[in-house]
Amino acid sequence: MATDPTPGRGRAAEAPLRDRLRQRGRRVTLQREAIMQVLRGCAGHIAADDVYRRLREEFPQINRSTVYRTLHTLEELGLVRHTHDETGAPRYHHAEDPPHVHLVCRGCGGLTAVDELPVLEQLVASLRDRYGFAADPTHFPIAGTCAQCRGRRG
Amino acid sequence: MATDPTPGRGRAAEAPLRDRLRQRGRRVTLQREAIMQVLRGCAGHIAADDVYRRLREEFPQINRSTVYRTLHTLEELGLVRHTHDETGAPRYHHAEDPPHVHLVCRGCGGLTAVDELPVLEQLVASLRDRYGFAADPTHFPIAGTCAQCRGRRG
DNA sequence: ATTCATGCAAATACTTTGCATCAGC
DNA sequence: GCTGATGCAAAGTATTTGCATGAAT
Repeated sequence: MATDPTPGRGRAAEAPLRDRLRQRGRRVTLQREAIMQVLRGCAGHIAADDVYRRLREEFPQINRSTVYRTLHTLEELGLVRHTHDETGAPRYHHAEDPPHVHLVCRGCGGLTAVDELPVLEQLVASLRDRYGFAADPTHFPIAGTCAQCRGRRG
Repeated sequence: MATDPTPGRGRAAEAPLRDRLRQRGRRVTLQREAIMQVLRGCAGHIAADDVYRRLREEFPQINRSTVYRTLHTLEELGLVRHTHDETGAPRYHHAEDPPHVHLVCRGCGGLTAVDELPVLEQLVASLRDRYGFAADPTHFPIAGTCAQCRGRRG
């Protein structure tokens, strides 16, 4: 497939994939590169199956199971991570995307990305102190009700 | 099915179900009562399918889709709630179970229930102030790494 | 009697797996 | 050439839906 440079994230970003794969004795394949490219090219989070569907457009012979397997592999190598959407379904993203938590409204389904929240640091610190637990609050969204939906009924 | 009184939560707990159903013009059925009984009888959280499997033992003719449908109905009526487990899969519980957050370790899968955490209140307050967002931090677990697993490899 | 709830069966969505072939090293 | 990765097909898991029958009101 064509190695189309992604605007916004340079071509240099491709080296870590190859390096990391080789480091661990895994092979560099077109499919793996293409999958990373999709994740690099999409700002937010994406479902495994959507990675497949997106890829299929310019790479019709790619197989769904390859995409699922590869996402696992890339996650294992620390190049990809996943969080969960409001239904709890997995959503993949590039490991280097800046961390942020999602506020998801149960009323309207609206999503707010929050990238700075001092109290969250305190929460993490508190969990470390009390339970020795190193929390990653970005892995799951925070459910609740947004201002608008609250206004409507309570 | 036999209305077996559940030790630990009295028979009085059954009235709200019937009342609430009637309030909303929904019908009181054995299945609905049995499903509530399962949720009342299980301390923690339970998967929809496990509610079905548990129920089937003493109520063999009950149907899986009835259980799924009924859980949705009961949730709509505010008698049941669901959270998510570490894989993001839904887990049901009685609405009156005392609220708590789960810390779930990615290393060992271990689960810690935390029912008092002042910083969490602050987080909720902060989200309300800044975003007008009424957070329910009990709906999703907090992912991370527990003390033991951190000890093992950083 | 009316109409909602149930049981049944089939369908859906998402994801995983076994196996033969293919390709990176 | 060796071994891991891929494509394919099939299976698996969790959940939902359409429809006729049955039960609650």
